[in-house]
Amino acid sequence: MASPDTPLPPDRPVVTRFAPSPTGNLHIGGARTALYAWVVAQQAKRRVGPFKDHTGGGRFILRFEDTDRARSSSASEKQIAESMLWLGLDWDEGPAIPGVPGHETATGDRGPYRQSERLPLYHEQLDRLRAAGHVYDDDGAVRFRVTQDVTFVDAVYGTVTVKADDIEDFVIMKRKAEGDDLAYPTFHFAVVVDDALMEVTHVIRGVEHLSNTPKHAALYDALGFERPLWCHTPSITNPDGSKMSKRDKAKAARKAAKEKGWPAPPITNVEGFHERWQAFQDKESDDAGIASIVLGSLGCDVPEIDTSDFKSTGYLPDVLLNYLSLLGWNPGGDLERFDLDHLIDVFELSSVNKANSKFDRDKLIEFNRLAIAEMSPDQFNEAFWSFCDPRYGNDGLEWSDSKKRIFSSAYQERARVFSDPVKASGFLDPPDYEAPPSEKHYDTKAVKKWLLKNDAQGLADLAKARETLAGLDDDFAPEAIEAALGQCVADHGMKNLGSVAQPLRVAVSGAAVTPPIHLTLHLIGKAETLRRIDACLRVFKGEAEASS
RNA sequence: GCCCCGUUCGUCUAGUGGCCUAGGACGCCGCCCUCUCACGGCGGUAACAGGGGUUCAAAUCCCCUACGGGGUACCA
Repeated sequence: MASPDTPLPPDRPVVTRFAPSPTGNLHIGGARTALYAWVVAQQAKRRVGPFKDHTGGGRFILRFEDTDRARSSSASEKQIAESMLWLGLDWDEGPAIPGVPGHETATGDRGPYRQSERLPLYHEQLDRLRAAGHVYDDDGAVRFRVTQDVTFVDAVYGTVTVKADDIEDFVIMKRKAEGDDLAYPTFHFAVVVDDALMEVTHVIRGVEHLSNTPKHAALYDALGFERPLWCHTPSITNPDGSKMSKRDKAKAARKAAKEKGWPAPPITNVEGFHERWQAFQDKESDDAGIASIVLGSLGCDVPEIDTSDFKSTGYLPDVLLNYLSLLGWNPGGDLERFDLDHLIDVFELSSVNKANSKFDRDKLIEFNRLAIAEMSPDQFNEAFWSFCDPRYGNDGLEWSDSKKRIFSSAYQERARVFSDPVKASGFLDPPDYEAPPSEKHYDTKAVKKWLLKNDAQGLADLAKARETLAGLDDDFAPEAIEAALGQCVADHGMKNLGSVAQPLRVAVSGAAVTPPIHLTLHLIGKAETLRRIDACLRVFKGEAEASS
């Protein structure tokens, strides 16, 4: 599989790692990097892929780069871990993460797996560099002296050479802060020491690190460690080429709120909401949490940026991974939709593209739609309702299993993501009986076309359909509704099923779009259906007379 | 500014000197099907950033320009 010019990793058991800094959720770009690193480890385990004859092993490490003490948090560590597990990217070695099942205690003996817990190791290596004359003190910090041009090989970008003059003497140890026993390393020093000591063979990370890699290579050499195979992956951007960042949520929320004239804030029990909302309005913060609440209350979509955003929109993790794997890479043939097993069989780092790619949500959505369509009715029913469960709180939704089943069968082929049916089925919610129905509850165009046109033919047909439905059993079985309506159409010499289905849709949902009419009516229930038809007849009766 | 990296349909990409009148996927457009929406079926639109070389032959190799991304932090 490997092309002849595929650079080889060090000749020892394959070890890859994902090393995020715990300063937020798992960004979708990070998820792809994690995927590639995970896949390479799986390839070694199964002895498939480009390095299969080279080395065995196959360990995937999760490590937290928390040398930025101010911005790192354990809450973020937990979110990242949970997102990775949701995607199915489990790790062989990693730190103890309280509250994350299966990882409450540390696993692996290359730890600790948090940089903040590895300080003595960095100092040990620093002493070696100092003894060899590679570093010097500068204003309390320690700098590494760059003396030679650096050439290194990248699995994706090939051979890169940088002149010594173009690399400054960079800081490897920060000035010791008040209250710390030991000074902290900078990222450059920490990654090198960690990767070397953890015997990492493939350093897979985003291109933003490519320009820093000469520094790392120089450090490896000075420390006398064998260099790993570097694999830098291109960035994933918004369709306009901008970075996908949490700020996109704030932007979307401000835009939506502005268009609606900054409506009163939604009622929530979120802690400190009012202060945060105020700061958000004043553009003093880009609080992603507030942005999501605002967008939700305005009925707008939250731009998905973090892995958890894709989860809450209702994407399937395997589809997300499949799509992500295709951003900057593809297996060569015409096959685009495949599972993780196939990815592991055919993935090749050296055929990853060098150019950034734009995130095409339409294609992801289509892949997800297809995957949903291919599920068995049972699978979809199960998956859809477990997606919904958390949203109904402890009480759950008071629907019978059979009603849930009919709902999911009505929406499976209409769902692109799990949140689609939730949004599309709002009309099922009980109406506000305190406020009498009026014209504003109905879509004007639909009313005109399906009820009032041709001397209110629709209203007349609706009245006939009502009679038919009133004669059915209380359980309002879909099959019975379908048969009765078909009979009604035949008996009255109507054009086709649409003659009653469309007026019924408008009457029970206010608009002209719902799942097949027999399923729709069943879900609403007999009593409620008749009640809505009567209300509709009442509201538009006057207009019908006026126009005739 | 300096350094590194990149540039094929709107988007993701195939392509490693002749198989390219450039293939696939998503989107978009049209027609058919149809109780609405969606699905499905059929058809269509659309790209090698620009300019110089090298070669019998270039999307593929070299140079320049333009544009884009990244680095240049005691952030990662």
